[in-house]
Amino acid sequence: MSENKTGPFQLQKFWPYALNQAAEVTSLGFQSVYRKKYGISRTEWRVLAHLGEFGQLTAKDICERASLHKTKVSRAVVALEDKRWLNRSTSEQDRRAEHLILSKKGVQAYHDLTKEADKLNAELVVGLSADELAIFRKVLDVLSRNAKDLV
Amino acid sequence: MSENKTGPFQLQKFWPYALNQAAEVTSLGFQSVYRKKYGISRTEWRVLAHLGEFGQLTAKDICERASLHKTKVSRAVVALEDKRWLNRSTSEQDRRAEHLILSKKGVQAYHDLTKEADKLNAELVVGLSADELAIFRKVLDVLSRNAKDLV
DNA sequence: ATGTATTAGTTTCAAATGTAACAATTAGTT
DNA sequence: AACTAATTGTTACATTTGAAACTAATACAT
Repeated sequence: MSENKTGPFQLQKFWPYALNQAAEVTSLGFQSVYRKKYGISRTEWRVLAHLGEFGQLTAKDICERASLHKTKVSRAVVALEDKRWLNRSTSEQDRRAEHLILSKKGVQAYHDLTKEADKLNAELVVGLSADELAIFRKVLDVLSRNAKDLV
Repeated sequence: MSENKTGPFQLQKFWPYALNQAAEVTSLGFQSVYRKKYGISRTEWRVLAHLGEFGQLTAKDICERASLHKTKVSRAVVALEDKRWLNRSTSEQDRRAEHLILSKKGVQAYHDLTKEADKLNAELVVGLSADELAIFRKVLDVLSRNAKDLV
């Protein structure tokens, strides 16, 4: 009896909160890297990372893949263009859309930052086994999937 | 040979990004609950949750426990006070500090929202075993700890 | 073909946020 | 005791953000 008692609510055991806290603290270190080295924002880093990884994309592609608001992407693209890190060209098939592609300078920054990211990533997982990380990844995906299904 | 190749950078395997994405999507559902039911912000919910769980706290306590900026907390406290959800009283020991404590209405909202939070939390973990969740929790803590040590 | 509805991306405006300056109080130094 | 430094919380200002309005182009309907 009394098996299904939930007990008092604990914020630390509320996954959205726990994930936000972990996301915040793990992001701080890398944030200071791209801010200090290149003076870019988190959104600009994410746009850079998507273009670096996937090549030519439209702003809409980036919005969908990164779950970023279109005004955020729009402004980040302007900022990266001002830095001469990317080039735009209106699509022939659909003249509303613009193809975005990194310039040589953009690719250089991408390579430099991803090198830092890999280093940080390695430091974060110190003390964790491959098995633990595999399960972690799986749980992360299931939580995300369940959350999406709820909406 | 070629054992330690990192391979090309993948944003999805960069933990800070993966955690941010998961945190964002898992927070959406609950966000719409406290917004629609009570018209409060995420920071107000967090302040409410801390006071509900730990009882009397100062603004500074909340800043530290929740890793929230002091201006955010200051404004959230004003908002919750306007709603008559909490009472302030200047500390006798240190007249700069204020003791914050939930009112009856505040406690009611806290109970209602934590009930919703428990429900959501249960829906998020559908399909996951207790073992998997235990490992997930451990990895989350190690990642956070490693991140803090890096700063 | 013409009119209506959608869509890609930008801009405007109001709200939210963080930095820095601030007032009030306490702690520490001499 | 008097002076300086540090701390709690608020406020002012500049930046960032997102919702909604907007432009230009495409898709769809009749």
